[in-house]
Amino acid sequence: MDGVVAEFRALSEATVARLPEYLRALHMLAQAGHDTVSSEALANASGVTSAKLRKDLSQLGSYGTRGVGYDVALLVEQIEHVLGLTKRRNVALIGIGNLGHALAGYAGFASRGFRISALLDADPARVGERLGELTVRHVDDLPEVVGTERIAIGVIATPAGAAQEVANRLVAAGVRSILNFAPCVLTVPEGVEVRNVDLAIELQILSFHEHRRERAEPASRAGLPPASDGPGAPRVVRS
Amino acid sequence: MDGVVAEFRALSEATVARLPEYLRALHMLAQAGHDTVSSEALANASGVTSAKLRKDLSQLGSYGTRGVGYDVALLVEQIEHVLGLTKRRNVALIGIGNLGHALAGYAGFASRGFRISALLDADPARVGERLGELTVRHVDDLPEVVGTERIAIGVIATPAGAAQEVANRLVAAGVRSILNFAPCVLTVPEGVEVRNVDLAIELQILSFHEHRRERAEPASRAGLPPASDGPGAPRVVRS
DNA sequence: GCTTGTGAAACGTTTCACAGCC
DNA sequence: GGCTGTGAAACGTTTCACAAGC
Repeated sequence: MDGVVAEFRALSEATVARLPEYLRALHMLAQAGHDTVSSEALANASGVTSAKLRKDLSQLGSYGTRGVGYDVALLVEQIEHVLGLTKRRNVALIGIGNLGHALAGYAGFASRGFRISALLDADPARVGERLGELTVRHVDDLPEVVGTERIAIGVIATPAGAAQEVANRLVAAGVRSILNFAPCVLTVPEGVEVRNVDLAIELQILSFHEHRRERAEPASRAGLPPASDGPGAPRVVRS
Repeated sequence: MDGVVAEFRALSEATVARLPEYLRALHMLAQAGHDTVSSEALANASGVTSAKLRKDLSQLGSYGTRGVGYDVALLVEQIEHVLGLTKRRNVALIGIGNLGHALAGYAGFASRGFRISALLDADPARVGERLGELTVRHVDDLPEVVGTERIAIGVIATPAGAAQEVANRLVAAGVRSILNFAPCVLTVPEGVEVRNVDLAIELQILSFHEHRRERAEPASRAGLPPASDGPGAPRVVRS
């Protein structure tokens, strides 16, 4: 499908985690009509340093042009290839509560080659509910659904108490990629990839920094308007 | 309030990110009736190695007892203190769409000393809507709301196009901690902490690993039941 | 005997600085 | 002249291994 097949040398985990951000920035640049972009410009748009960006892209074996920059369209193609986004990945969402509803309806979810192909829940009262084009099925149907829908990724949005059991069932059905929103640690066999998103943890990390600042500046709180001096250097931290 | 005030030496960012997980595990252990816990046991419950756990806790200046382990209640107290969870932090949620509704109703959000104290949206049609005990206000009221509700943390759940403007307003109103769910890079002044949660990025990272495995095992897909050999070593990856 | 706390080694990531190339 | 690609240095994190202490 694409001429230049990037060697599958080992990409560092840190690099992989940043590729999606580069991709997002590149899509925006493409839409804005840019054909090429310098490492400096792309780095700014992605919230990283240019050196880091160049190191990352060099790992892809990707070739920019010295004196010019990177070809936007080519780079998009390469990153999508490395991330395996050329193939559609089917997603099953388990736990159709508050958060599950939001995830099911989240447009950005579907945008990058992913498709929520199944909704499941353990509560018989929710089974049969229609959400968009999908009907909620019982979690007992998971093995069948994984097969017929060719599910590659399971998203767990159940309460913490149910998450491990759901993970076990996903793994038993052959799913090897899990995105876990339940606030708990999942134990899975070797070879299964789990990523956790925990909202409460993010808040607690922010709380630490708030607390830290309170210590630094003892009691100078009244109505100070801006945090500090103007819009200085960008400060971006990734979860 | 607490006798042993931990010195505020520099905690590494990696350690800070894990403290909330230890806290969660400790709360579960406490509820299960444990008074003390070994680094080995707590590490298992938190999905890390015991050496890492001990290094982390030693940074707190926290004292376990050799030959015995850590006092659960004491450790909870220390971690909560370091994370600044002894004080209630008020949260403003901006963007009451699909995801915003889910976040507003998410119980786990409120569980650890956080309280969603304000809901805001730019759409006049949504202003005035009641959600639980709160009424959605217009985002123009942000400066006032931040003052009266003593908002410490802003959660952005708007579309990407609106996020930077909302961030600017939050910062101008004095908020210095932002949790961003919009799929974009925010630029903020020095001293403002931003954490990003992007669902699409998480899926893309999982996609990479799927793709990687496809390469490793060319075409052996039919109906293989378990991923590999039984429930081996736990494999947990944090976002 | 068992478990913590911690130097030292190993590893991974980021930054620097500049050679190489357009 | 300008920008990429990359060794080398700096930095941060994890793992190892064991001395110290209950």
